[in-house]
Amino acid sequence: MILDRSIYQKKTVTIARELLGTYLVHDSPEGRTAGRIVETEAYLCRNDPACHAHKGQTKRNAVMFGPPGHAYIYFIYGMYYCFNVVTAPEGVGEAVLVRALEPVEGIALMEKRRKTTQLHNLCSGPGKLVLAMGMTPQMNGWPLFEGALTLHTKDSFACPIPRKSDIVATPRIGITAAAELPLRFYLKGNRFASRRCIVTES
DNA sequence: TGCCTGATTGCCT
DNA sequence: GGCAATCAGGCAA
Repeated sequence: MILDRSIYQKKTVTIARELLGTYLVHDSPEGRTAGRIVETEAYLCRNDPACHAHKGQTKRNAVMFGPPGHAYIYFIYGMYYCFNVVTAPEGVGEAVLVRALEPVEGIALMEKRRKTTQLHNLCSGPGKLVLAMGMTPQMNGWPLFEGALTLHTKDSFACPIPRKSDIVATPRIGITAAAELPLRFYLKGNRFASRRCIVTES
């Protein structure tokens, strides 16, 4: 079942936590791939200089200022893309970065796209999961409540539904500004989270 | 295991 | 012109 649009009315940090355990599904011409979200980061409009929208709207971040529940996909480091869920009301500019997925469907297709057969390495990072899921910059701005790229409820596949006590909050990864804010969330002990996440865990 | 670096390009100041 | 919400591989220990 596709996540109801009403979830995107909640606060960005709440959405970052509630997306853990939900499923990202992409129905592509090559086939369906799906993954359970196990790691997210919140990026806020106010008091958060690490957020792309912090300095106001530009051509690059325009989608962040659009209606919530849409995909914000941006290009980084000359060769990778990152996938975000736009949050906050139109005109505000906040988002949740999806950092890692646990593969649940279309694993053979993910392996082909990622050129590796190591299950725990397919989607364990924001750049990796974009490749594994076959997402492209053309999907920037696509809705996530209808169409080929959708978010599904926590009971859509066989994985367990996380409890609140399973969620760990830590500082975000790879940023220099506001590096101390505990706005990264992941499922405790999950081996499909990104590498630096697992290091922190042990 | 873990640190360090090169790759590579568009956007913003 | 500098830098960025990254990743893979090389090297040392």
